Amino acid sequence: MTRRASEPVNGRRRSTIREVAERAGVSVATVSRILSGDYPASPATRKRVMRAVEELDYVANAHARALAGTSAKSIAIVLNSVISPHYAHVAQGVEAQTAVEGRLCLIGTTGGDAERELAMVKFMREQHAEAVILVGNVVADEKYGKRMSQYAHALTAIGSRLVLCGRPPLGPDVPAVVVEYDNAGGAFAATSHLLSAGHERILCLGRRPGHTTQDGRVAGYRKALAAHRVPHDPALEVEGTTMEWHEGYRMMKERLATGPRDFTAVFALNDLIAGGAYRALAEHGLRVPDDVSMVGFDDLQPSLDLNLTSVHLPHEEIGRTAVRLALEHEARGGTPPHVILGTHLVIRDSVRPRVS
Amino acid sequence: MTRRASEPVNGRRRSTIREVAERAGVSVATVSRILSGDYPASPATRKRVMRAVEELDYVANAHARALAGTSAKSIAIVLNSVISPHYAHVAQGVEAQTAVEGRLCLIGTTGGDAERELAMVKFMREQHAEAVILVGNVVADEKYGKRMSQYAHALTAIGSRLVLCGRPPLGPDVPAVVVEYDNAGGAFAATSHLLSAGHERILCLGRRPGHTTQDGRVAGYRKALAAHRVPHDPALEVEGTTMEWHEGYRMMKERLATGPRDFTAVFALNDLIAGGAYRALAEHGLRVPDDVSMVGFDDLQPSLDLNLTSVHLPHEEIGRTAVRLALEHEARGGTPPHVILGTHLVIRDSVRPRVS
DNA sequence: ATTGTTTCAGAAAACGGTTACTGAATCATT
DNA sequence: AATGATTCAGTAACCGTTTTCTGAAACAAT
Repeated sequence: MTRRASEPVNGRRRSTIREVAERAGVSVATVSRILSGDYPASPATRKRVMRAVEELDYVANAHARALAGTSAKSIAIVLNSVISPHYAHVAQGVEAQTAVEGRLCLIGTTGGDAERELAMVKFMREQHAEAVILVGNVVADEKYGKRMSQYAHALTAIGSRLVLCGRPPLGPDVPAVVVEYDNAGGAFAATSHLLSAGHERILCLGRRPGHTTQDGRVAGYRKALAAHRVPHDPALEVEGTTMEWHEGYRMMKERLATGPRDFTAVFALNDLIAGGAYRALAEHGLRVPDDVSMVGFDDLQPSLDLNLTSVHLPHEEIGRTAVRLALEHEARGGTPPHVILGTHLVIRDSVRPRVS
Repeated sequence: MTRRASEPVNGRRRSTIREVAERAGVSVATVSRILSGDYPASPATRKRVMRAVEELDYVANAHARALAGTSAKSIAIVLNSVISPHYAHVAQGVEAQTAVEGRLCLIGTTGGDAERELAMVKFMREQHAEAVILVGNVVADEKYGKRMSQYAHALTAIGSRLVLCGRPPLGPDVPAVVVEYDNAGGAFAATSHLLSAGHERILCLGRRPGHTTQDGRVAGYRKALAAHRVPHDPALEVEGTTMEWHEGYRMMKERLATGPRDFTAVFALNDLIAGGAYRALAEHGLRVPDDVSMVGFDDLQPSLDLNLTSVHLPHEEIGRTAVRLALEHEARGGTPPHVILGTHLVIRDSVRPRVS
């Protein structure tokens, strides 16, 4: 005996609008209209329909609804991982704004794998997402540019859009909305803060050439040095593979193991790195801020824990903005917007004037 | 002039299977079968179809697909907020396992609002989610139980299921899968660790009667005291409103302001609270672990930052398990499973033997 | 050469809604 | 009383797939 695949193993079948109509003694169309909102039905009919809906515990089939016509659409967000606090905050912003706009939020993670990213974008396209928001740091090489351009065109072709969140713009002919942080500006402020306190040998932790986020922050670091006429020593820029706690720990550990302590301050490219470096310093008997000054970037949990002066990024704001712009752009059309969100330094207690 | 609502403002229309069929010179059915996988089409036909798909950049309409027949279904996760690191890790686990099982992951947040939770469950029901995973701490009062029971039955009726993640079970007649942590066990271990180090006056930070998570942890704390025959002083249990950093800070701050320091160790009901308390202690010149010993709960970022001994929770594991059990249960039927995941203490450097 | 199997592909009926069009009452207007 | 306007509700076409049923070639076996 064969059973239709759609039938549940146990329990009743999902009730349809037809059954509601039958029970209420009206036509399917009437039920649909009454449930869709403002339809001038007679109170008696409306009541009968509502009762039938209650009794059958009816909920509309979103797929059928989407297929038939106007449907509450959805916004998709695709990110590397949701456990990174930074991404989590962005995701929160996206989710919140999505709810405000009356949409559903689909989420997918890629683990940084381009293959999975492609699959995700296709998946979201199948789901008719109104917009696909790609968030996060990335290697902006040629292949990347081509891939994004392809996404952008494919999505635009079907009336959806691509939103790049925390990624650099692609080019004038690629129809993608872009929302990013002023990484360089934040790094400039952070570094300037240390320079103003008299520090000149500032260790920069976590650079990773080719990665847009890190590149922007390092650029700000260098610009601040230049602005203060402090010589730039490339040896003070330490390279890291990821922006995680353990990398911060490793970088500082190695630095302290292999050479003299030739720096008086640390600029960590994010708070996680700062946290790891902090621990490594502590293990060498060096305290922040008494022995070493430190500034982080992100203003997330580690800043709170360590009382770290850090560059505040409007994480949730960027997520909300991404959704807002995507929807506005959808309505208005025209050239896709590109906004850069500002940052500001949050002063805590991890920087001391340099004793000379 | 009227325009169909489904047409995009700019750009072409999404191409349909019909167009692909036409371009390939075959029937719609053939295209569908070729794209669905293993259909014994002649190589020539297959190639023609694939080329048409490429040229039109065709992707199937997931809604139509879902409506028509077997479709890749989805798993929904509903949580308070995604910025809480704990929830984020659980969400990550859910997302990962969902991907492994070839499903889509829908995510929604409620902000702890029962109203929004209800709306979310309805929404997910409309979307035909295979399972709805509710995660997080909760007040387990009567109203709550009734609400959950209603969800469980509504979902079961349509062949879906309710999964409670980190929440207590409801009762034998409520068809819900339950996955939770051994909160009491973890708290017992944490408190025992402090007791073994000679601490007897252990401040317990963050209790909140009625909230299941906190209740479980406090129960473990008390049980450990009893097991070590240390008198239980209710005055050492400090009540908090949330489990966040600022609450931890506030609680410790008030404690230090209003009375003598009559404790030598702190058991924080989670790491965030530990972090806040840590800062408050520091502001009073008290260091961890030299002056005060401390143990946290969750083993998340603050533990890393502060080198805190903490109870490790298998955050991602619980998410993955939730998905796995939901799907298994769907296939097998029977009484819904209930599993309790174990915890273990991660020793770092925040506890010192008490000097007497 | 005829028949019985395969192999491949088309026609058409679902799936569960929405909505344009239509029509029957009811009501207001002359 | 006849007509026009307005309300409310039904009919049926359509959304884009999947899938069952069916049929025409092509091939193998007698």
